[in-house]
Amino acid sequence: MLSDSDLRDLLRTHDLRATQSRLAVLRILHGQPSPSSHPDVTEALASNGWDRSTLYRNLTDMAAAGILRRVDLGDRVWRYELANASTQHSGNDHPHFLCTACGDVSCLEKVDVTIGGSVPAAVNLGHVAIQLRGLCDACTEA
Amino acid sequence: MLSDSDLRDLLRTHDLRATQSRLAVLRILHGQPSPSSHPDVTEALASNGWDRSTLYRNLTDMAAAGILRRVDLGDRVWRYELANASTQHSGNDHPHFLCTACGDVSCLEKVDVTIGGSVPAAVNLGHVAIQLRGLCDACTEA
DNA sequence: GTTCCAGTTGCAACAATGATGCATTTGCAA
DNA sequence: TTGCAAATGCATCATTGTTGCAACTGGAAC
Ligand SMILES: [Mn+2]
Ligand SMILES: [Mn+2]
Ligand SMILES: [Zn+2]
Ligand SMILES: [Zn+2]
Repeated sequence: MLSDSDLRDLLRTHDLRATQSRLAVLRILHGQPSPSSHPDVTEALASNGWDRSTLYRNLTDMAAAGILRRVDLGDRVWRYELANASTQHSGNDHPHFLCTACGDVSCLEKVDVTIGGSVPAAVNLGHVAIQLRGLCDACTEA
Repeated sequence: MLSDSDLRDLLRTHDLRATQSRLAVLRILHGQPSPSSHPDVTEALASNGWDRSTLYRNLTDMAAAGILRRVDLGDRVWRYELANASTQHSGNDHPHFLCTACGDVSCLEKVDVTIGGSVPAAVNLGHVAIQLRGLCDACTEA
């Protein structure tokens, strides 16, 4: 659990000013079980009056600084999650699963993917982002 | 190698009319080593004067009919490839690799991906689309 | 070969997400 | 407390995807 002062320190140690909107964005992302998109964050903070371009730059700037991880699940939407902090999911990089029916995202933190065959060298070094898409259990049953 | 008459038959057997623009789209896709996007196809056929919404519907309709396969590589762009015809790549479904630096797409037709751990049931049944993203060999060297 | 109509096209909009230039405001170090 | 680089608010644009509707056409039926 990260306190308000923790979040402030997180920003300062990454050379970013601890502005009100950045703190609000971090509070939203902290504790989310799966990554949130820019539209998600904009809607969540709609009542606060932040401009969507401010929130957009908050997300991209914090991702560029390494505070957030930007993930692309293959549905034309960037999503962001805390990269290292103690949050509801591990700070380590991990694959994600996107349900093609309901859009739900799950973090596959304990999944092991092995890739064999003729692939770019970077893949064999583990420098690869893996995305899985299909039907989630709920949508399979339905 | 598919002849013009082959392409015409391909459309007719799928209950689609063999229109000039559909034939032009199939000619473009046939022989491509990797899937093409709607903007790709629009640009390739720019001199022919086809409207982009016509080409858009050509692609989506032929994908819905099963002539094309629509793939999503995680960069907010739909791409299309021939689904079954004898083309430069196998008609079978296969994972794709997207270079995050140069945008190049490669078809991983001989790659074996094993997934273990706690995943949705559909994944263990092989009902899953797998996308790999990272640096291609050319961009790794550069 | 001609006719006819459902299927298809061209055009004009619109939606969603992402991105940026610039004047004004603010965080924070001095 | 002040000064200024960093950040914001607002306007505006880009890209990709999507749809309504009137006009046109492929091809089956004759
Ligand atoms: Mn995650
Ligand atoms: Mn392919
Ligand atoms: Zn689902
Ligand atoms: Zn590359």
